[in-house]
Amino acid sequence: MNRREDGASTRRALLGAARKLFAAKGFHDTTVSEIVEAAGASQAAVNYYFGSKESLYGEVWREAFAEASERYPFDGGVPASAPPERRLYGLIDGLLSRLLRQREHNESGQLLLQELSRPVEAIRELRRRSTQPIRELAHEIVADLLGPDARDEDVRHCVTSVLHQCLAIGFRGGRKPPSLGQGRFREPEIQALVEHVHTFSLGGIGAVRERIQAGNERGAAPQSSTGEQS
Amino acid sequence: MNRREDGASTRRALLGAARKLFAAKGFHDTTVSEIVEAAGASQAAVNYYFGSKESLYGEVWREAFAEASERYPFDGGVPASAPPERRLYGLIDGLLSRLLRQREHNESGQLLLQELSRPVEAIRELRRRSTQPIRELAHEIVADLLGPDARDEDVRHCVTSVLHQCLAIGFRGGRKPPSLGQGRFREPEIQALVEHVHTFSLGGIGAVRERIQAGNERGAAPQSSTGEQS
DNA sequence: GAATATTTCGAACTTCCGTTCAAAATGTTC
DNA sequence: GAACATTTTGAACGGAAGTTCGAAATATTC
Repeated sequence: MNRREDGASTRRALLGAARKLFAAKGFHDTTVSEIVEAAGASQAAVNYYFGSKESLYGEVWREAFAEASERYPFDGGVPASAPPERRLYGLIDGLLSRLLRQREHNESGQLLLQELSRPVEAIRELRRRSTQPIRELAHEIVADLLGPDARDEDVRHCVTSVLHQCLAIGFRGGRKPPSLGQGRFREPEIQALVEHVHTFSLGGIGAVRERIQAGNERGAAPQSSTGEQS
Repeated sequence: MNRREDGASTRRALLGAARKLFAAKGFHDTTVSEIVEAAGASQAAVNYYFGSKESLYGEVWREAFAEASERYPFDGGVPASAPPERRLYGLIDGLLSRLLRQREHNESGQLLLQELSRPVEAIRELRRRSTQPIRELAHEIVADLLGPDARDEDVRHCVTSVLHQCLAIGFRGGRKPPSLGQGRFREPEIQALVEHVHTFSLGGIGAVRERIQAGNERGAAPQSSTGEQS
């Protein structure tokens, strides 16, 4: 019972099915059989159109990331001329939106989390190129907030602190096989989370900046201090 | 060439080899063949002594976690009577030490990170019981720092922010196949990281507390504010 | 030291998965 | 509509991994 749908229509079906499955279960836990079944194609279809499962995965990533970057730009729509506090808000909002908002089909967030927990060697470069801009933007904003006296190490630490708060929340919210019941976050919850991460991060960065300035005034760097500057 | 070493000595060899391999490569990427080869036993040894690869994994986890909990207690050695700022330092120090310090053989940190990125269903309960105390302690300390007006949601958000800063750093530091070259963190670096997370978290929690109090004074909860209270 | 229990071994078994391949079905061109 | 190109299929291949099993080797007990 060969149907010969049209031309590249099976290709699209494969891409769509793979996208959903890869996002929900990750590259390794998704089998070619599942993909072709969901796409209504035969076992050999993936290799015919994409050469290998890995190439298909790369194609899926590229497509999903490109679409999501239009809908949820990294800067959250905040112009570079805005004050750094607002830009930080935009960054967090953009990232959390991408990770948490799943209306229509935005799989790039799930794919990102999957890659984070189990990177697929074959798309290393692709992943690097896709995620680099986020880190760079974060670096820029944080450096701005920390002031000129901050060492690069301080900036990097703060960037990690900010970004991984978002990623951690993404992990809690999903990345598991769908229909888990307790499911995703609702809209007001997402709002609250963005507010939280923003407040927390701003406070954290502020504290680091104060510590830097305090250290500078004392001249030498203090050894180890468990004391606080509340 | 059967050797019949002694009695339970092969069992110990298997446990030791499995521990190193599971910690370095995770449950799924470690094969039974690798384990028995490293332990100098035959293919059937794992099933003979532990019934299955999964049971062995559970045994490894139990052992590693118990040992590490003595060396790196969750409270970092800080008594419950200490001020919350110090207790927070102890929590962060204890967790980061467990994750980053790999002298002697402390594999529980690596195992924890592995579980975080790819949980093994078979030890769900065990994992839950092992990690619960950390979360509870963090909850206690953060609630103390936030003051009596904080909602449970605020506390949980802050706990996530604190703990995942530590876990994120752990991820950066390792969990990959060994001999990656750029390797682990050195001692002074670890010190700096503990300081950073402590400062950042204290600042973040402080900011959240201020927001809560500001909200209370205004009576009603504000809708969405991108403004800052620097 | 014979009888019994425990440990060890190697090979085979089972299952799963990605890929390959020749043939069949379906378009396309002239 | 014949020749050619493209798409689709089903079955098989090849490899990997966890487990099983009977037999062999080694202790233990009396």
